[in-house]
Amino acid sequence: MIAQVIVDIAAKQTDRIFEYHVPDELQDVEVGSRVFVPFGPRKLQGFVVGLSETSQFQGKLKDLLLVVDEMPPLTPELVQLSADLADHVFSYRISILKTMLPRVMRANYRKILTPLTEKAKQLPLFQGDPVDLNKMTDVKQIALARKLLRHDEAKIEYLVENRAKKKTENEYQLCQSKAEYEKILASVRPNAVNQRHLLQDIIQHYDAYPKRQVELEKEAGVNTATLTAAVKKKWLKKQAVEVYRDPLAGFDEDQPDKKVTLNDEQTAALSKITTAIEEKQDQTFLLEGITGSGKTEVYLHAISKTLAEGRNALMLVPEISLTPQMVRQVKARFGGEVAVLHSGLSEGELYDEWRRIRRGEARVVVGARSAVFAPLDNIGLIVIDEEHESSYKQEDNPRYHARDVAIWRSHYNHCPLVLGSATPSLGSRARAQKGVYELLRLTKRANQKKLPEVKIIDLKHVQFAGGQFDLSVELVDAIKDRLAKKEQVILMLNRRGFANFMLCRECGYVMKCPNCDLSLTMHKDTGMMQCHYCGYTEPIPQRCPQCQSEHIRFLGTGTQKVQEELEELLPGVRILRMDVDTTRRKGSYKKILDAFGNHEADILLGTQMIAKGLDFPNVTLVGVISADTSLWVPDYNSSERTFELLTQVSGRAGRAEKTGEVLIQTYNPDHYAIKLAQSQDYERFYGYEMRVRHAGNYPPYFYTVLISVASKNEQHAAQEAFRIKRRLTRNLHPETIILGPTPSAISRLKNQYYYQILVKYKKEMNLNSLLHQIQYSAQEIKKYGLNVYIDNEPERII
DNA sequence: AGCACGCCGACT
DNA sequence: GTCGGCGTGCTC
Repeated sequence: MIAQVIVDIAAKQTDRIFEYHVPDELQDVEVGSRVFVPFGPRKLQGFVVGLSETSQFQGKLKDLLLVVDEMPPLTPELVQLSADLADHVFSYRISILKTMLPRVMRANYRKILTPLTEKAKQLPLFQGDPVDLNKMTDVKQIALARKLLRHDEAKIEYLVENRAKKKTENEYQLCQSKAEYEKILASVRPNAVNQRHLLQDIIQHYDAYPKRQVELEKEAGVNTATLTAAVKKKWLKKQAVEVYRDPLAGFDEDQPDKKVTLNDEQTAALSKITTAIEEKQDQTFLLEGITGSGKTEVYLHAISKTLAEGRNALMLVPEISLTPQMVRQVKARFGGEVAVLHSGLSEGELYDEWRRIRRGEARVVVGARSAVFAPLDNIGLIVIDEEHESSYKQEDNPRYHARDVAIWRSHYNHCPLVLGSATPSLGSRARAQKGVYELLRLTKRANQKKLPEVKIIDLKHVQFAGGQFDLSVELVDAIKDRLAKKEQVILMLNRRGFANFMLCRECGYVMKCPNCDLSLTMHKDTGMMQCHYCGYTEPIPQRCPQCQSEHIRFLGTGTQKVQEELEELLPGVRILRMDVDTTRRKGSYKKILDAFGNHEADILLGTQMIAKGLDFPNVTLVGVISADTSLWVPDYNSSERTFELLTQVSGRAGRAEKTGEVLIQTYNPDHYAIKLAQSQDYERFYGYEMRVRHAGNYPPYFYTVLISVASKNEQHAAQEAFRIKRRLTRNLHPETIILGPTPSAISRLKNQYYYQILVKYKKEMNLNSLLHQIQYSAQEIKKYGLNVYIDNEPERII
């Protein structure tokens, strides 16, 4: 038998099948198996994507070295998906395969240098032991290693290592009859307390064995030493058993599932979805429901139906909504059949949840973007909640969109896909208009609550509170009012740090990042100026670095500064700040939200991460400090982003009995995105924005591909971009629009200059193969420090 | 990707 | 000679 293997090298030349002979002892290899193979002088990890009987390479074939896992990590579905997706997103197949699996399943490679001669062994380099050449950094040592190799005084050994480790616990088995243990107990000396305890436990709970070490420690009160001794005396037999790391162990308090009856709109939507589940139709539904219309309840009912049909369900949510609140809700309904996949899990926990799914022990999978690759079999329903979220698109390679993958899997599994949102992406809404998706609308709030009242504050004609120009008197008064009523407030400012940039009033100098074309943000708490792209920091200057003047100012307001202003204006106010800076540590996110939920603070002040999914009944006021930050981002979809964000954050107000109020501060009160967010009228926004997109020849009227060229040398990047542009122009349809090359909005990032070309097209037969050719050429110019990135349907073009 | 191989100029 | 640097081609 011959195995067709994709090897673990992400390069165009190796992005194809390599064949290996399957030796007799590895006949259990399957399509989807993870294997170790020899490759040139090296050993690599690879994935089996096919099996055959013959090969053109017969005679030259090497043997597989090892089949790593007892169960192939990839299902045939995922193997096939990897090929289609690699083609679609212009990525290597191995890159796709690797993103499908938990990180721990990526191999470790080692290159071990072993001394052969006595003379070599004495060298200080070795200190008696072989060394890992990959870990060697010293130039002289590397030179020495090369010399030894040339003279056959040392040899290199290549190793592949599997990092995925199963967690085991010790289990103790009995190996004698009850009567014999009684005999033993009688013979043990009376002061051997621990041994007696153990034997008493064995006799009393004879049938409860085998027992885990933790159980024995708790129930019999014995320690490791006693157990080891017992094993030695052949009273017990020890063995390691596999256990799953349980990420939900922290909160498995029994939450009763609230039974909810659906209203007529929900029932109508659900019945369409259930029909598709029953009839195994690969139909995509767009569930457009205003905030509070009970979309989640529709999902949960549909999932129940899927399970009742004997099939499994996959549900994607944005990373940020994977709060314990939400996970608990799903767990309450479906219990132990739920597996959760998200970035908050440790590598080990993720691996265990993933294996539960692969083995068919979980039937409902809830997770963020990458969970769309869950190795779930027999899928009967896929749900994508908040489908407009840009986090469903991966921003680095492979640049896939979870929605596209979900559509692929829905076709493969013959099952419906439900896209849900209060503010669907324009593309999805347009597809529903054309009948590609089926539109299901929920227009009533399930809890009969009124939508919060939204008010716009025009910052051009307003009095500011305090000495700064950030907080209007109206907003501050509204906050005071809530504080007096012991209610809570959420404030959003989409900019972290203290001040946006440092400006010298003498010479006009602005402090910039040495690696990026960006001003440095002042962080008062750490005393540093920081680049928000590359992380570069330096101390806050006292004088202008250029002219030494002391007249320097820090302008542009971030969350830290607003916090300080509020504390000055409202003495004694308790503020929790939530942004990347305060949530970096694991668990801090949950901690802040729990504290706010327990009313340990009056105001939750944060960046856009507070806009989504939070549900605090005591919050009656939401304030947007500046709606303009996202509006003037020079991107074609900035209006859509702003509308979404304002609508989402408005939904945080008045979620329970109390009515909510939303105050939006802006310098652009007449902009349609802001006005329509005020009336929370998605349908009108959709109509208006579609006309804007039509006029500008933008999606969803056109398909788009973004090609970026990056180099340390600006000239080189520009020249290569123009070369690619010529190639595109020569080969594409005259109606296709090719924009650029232009330097990207932030022209330099991490010392790389970026030039980009945007291709907008309606129909283009040659584009796919042309882009693959461009990608191929990109491999050749890589050695000159040029990188070319291709992004199919980019979410951001700046 | 990263390794061997081969060719070339430089140098103890 | 011998060493290191770099371009080229190959990996089942």
